Amino acid sequence: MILKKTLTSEDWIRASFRALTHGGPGAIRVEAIARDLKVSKGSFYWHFKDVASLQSEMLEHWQLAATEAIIENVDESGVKPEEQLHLLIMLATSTRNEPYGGVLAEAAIRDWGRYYQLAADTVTAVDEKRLKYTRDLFLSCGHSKKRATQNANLLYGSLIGLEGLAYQKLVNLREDMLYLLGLALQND
Amino acid sequence: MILKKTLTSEDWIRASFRALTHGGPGAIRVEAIARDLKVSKGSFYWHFKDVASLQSEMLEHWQLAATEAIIENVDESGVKPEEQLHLLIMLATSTRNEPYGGVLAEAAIRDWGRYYQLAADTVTAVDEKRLKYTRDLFLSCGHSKKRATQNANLLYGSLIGLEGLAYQKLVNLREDMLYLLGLALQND
DNA sequence: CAACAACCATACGGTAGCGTATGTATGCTT
DNA sequence: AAGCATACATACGCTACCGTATGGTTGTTG
Repeated sequence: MILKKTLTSEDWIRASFRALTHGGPGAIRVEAIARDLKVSKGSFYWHFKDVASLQSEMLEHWQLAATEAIIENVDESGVKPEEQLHLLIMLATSTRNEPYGGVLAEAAIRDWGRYYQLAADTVTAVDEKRLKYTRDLFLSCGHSKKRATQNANLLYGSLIGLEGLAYQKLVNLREDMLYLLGLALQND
Repeated sequence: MILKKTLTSEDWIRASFRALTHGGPGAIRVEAIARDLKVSKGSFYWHFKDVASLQSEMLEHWQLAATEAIIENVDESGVKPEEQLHLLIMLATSTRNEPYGGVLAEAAIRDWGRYYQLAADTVTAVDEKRLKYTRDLFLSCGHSKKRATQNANLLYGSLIGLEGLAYQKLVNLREDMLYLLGLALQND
């Protein structure tokens, strides 16, 4: 299927994610994306009611992909929790080709949440799920509730912050994350 | 001076930072900010050549304020490096009233850097300076070059990431940062 | 093959912003 | 008091976007 005759709403959503990651939330504009897709905006208003509905569909799709992605792989690895944490970091620090733009889209959506409530709610839901999952892994390592929470917060918070610094070539993401895991797993 | 007759370019810059933190980079619009300042855009084009020059002046002002701010206080504390790191965290995690909007403006500018090269360069310059400063503190604690670098990266990266999570009320910023400092300062 | 639905193009009115041009008021200077 | 610079107001043309209305094209189905 080299030549697709008609577009799907999925095509529009993917193109919108490209726009988002390249130009920020302000780049989600119907006519600009239509030019990118080489169609007219008549197509857009066939598949969507308006821009707001496109945005909400984007967030819905991302929320699903963002929570399913890594957690499944780790769950079914069948190794002990310390190894699962290691695997989690290896997966999270790999430059993967995710459906909606990977780590770049994630950062863009996180930014988006600062000025758009629906994006903020979506990001918070995703963060809560990931934090809880990570915390449970530390609990499985025998850590106390308090320490498991702190370790999970640290691991996830560091990942977010270091991803940005790594994008600027200021740090080595995986190296620093693995170093942190070593610190967190020390039983002093 | 309750009633100021005329505005300065500084007034415009401060108002532009308010717009940036509230509505993102896309909210830096002459006519909107003019309404906020209760003047016409004739005033703007008197003080600035165009929007691009306003943006570059904003970044210039922020870069200065962002590097001077905390480092000075820590340098002149006259305590040992471990205490300086502790002080650094206490200052960085205090909800301070900084000139151009504090931690909110910082996040907004960091986002801005993803879609605007000049902002990206500014953020990188600031990050490099802060990372180097923190690394030197760990070196003063007797850490090796490699470990000092990793600790500094971790501390700063975590700060950035956790600030966002703390804004969503998902973590306790200061508690988690101090916990990390404890881990980093352990001599295993 | 006629009718209908899916999909898209085109054309329109309306809004919001940028930058410029020019007018105007208020001080300061001599 | 006249003149001049400062600091802003107003009005204009231009562009880009949103959403709608309407028409055209293609494929599918009875």
